[in-house]
This record gives sequence, C-alpha cells and structure tokens, in this order.
Amino acid sequence: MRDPRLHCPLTLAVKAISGKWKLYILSMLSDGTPKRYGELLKSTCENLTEKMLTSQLRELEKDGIITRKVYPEVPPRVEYMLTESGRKLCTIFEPLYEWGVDYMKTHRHDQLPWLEMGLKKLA
Amino acid sequence: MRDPRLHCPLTLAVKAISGKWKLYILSMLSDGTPKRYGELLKSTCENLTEKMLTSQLRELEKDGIITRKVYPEVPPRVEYMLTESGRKLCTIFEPLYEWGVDYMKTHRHDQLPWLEMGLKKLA
DNA sequence: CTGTATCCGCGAGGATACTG
DNA sequence: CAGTATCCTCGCGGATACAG
Repeated sequence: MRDPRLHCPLTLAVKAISGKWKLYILSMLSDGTPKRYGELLKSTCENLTEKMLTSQLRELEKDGIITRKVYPEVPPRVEYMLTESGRKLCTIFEPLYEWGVDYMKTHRHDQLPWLEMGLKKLA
Repeated sequence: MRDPRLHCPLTLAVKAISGKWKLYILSMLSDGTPKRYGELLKSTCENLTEKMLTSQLRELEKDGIITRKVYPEVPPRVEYMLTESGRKLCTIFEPLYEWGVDYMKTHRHDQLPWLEMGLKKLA
C-alpha cells in the first residue's frame, strides 16, 4: 500500500457488498419488512448454511447495514431489518434487476435458481 | 434444486458481478474508454495478479459484459471495453458511490484503499 | 506486451453435532 | 428457534516461470 490515494467511497461500497451471500440476504430484506433467522435460511433455494448466514448477518450488522433485534421470548425470536443505510444500499437492486431482465431477453437461461426478493415494494 | 421457480433476473445479475475482482475491473472500465491489459493490471492498488485479471476478464467477456479486441501489432495490444450490456450494468456504480459517500460521513475510515474509477463521466 | 502453464498454500465455506 | 462449535474439504487465488 504505497498509494496515497485512500478513502474511495466506491471501494468502500464494493467491500460492503462483497461476500458470497450478502447480496442475496439484502435482496431478501429489501422489501423493508423484518425477517426472522429461519425465514432467511429457508427463503433461498441456494444452499445457504446456518454458519454462512450467521457470519454474513454479523458482518452486515457490524457495517451498520442491518439491525438485529432479539425478542426475549420462548421460543426465541430474532428479527433482521435494514437500517437507513441498508435501504439506500438496496437501491442497486432495481438497476440490477432490470439488467437481468434485459440480459435474459438476449440469452438462453435454463439453469438459473430463483431468488426471493421484494423489488415491487422498492419500485 | 427442487424449487420450480427459476429464471430470476436478480440472481442472474448478482452472479454476473460476483467474483472477487469483477466490480473493481468494471469500475475501471466504467468511463467508457477502452483499457489495455497492463493498464488494468496497474490501476488498482490492491494486488490483482495477472492470472486473476485474465480469468475475470474472460468471464466478463463470456457473459457479454465486455469485449476483447486484439490488435495484430508488435508489441501486441489488447483493449477491453464495455458492451452495451456492460454499460447498463455499470449504472449501479452511481448509487454505490453515493452510498459510500454517505457512509463515510458517519463512520471513520483511515485504512481504505483507493480505486481508480470514472464516475464523473457516467454522471 | 499480453498473456498461458504449473504448483500449491490457505482460508472461505460446507456438513454435522450440539446448546441456551 | 436461533444459533455455536468443530472438523475438514476444496478450489480460489497467489507466486513463479515461460511463451507468442
């Protein structure tokens, strides 16, 4: 690191969303309603494991992108929700979604997994 | 894969940009001007290796996001450039950049590497 | 200059079992 | 229900050498 040009906002943003499952998780939360742990675990058809979900959630929480709310109940209930910052980050899903639609018009895709998301509420 | 709900455009888009270096590479190309191999290799302060650059470029090319043009010269010259599809994909950099700016207003960042990019021309 | 080819370390991440 | 705790595989990706 001899380059003195630091503090690039774009690098920061790219780092925040890198991580194999973060965009998937964020897309599940992007409709704005809180989601429970088990809900997130099941709502993807890719094989997201408990360990991975937990670690990615922790990082997103550390970065101030989501909040984790624990309800002192039995059985326990934990809800994850976007912060204001997280909601802003999720604006990228709209262009991403549109890009995907465009892309599918001109290519063949018969093997792609489906992803739960809430773009309708975003738009 | 027992879920019958396939063909999600968002999943497709997420897959297209996943890969450790793709967003960095795309951001370097996002000003629209063609870039040479060596140029891309040097213009990031992270340690992107030749192998990684090549593999990521190949995938982006395969996905129709960039084009690779070889000039039959000596010494050889190869230029990489966004396709129409790639340019559309790069629209996410604007919200990402803005998110990073917002984020930096409320957090401390003294260790982040800088990234060559061309948002000005995009805006 | 723009790449392959090869080797290989290492840690992300998957599987499984267990806990408050 | 919502997680830890462990173990272990596997392939990403770094280093190096070489080629057209």
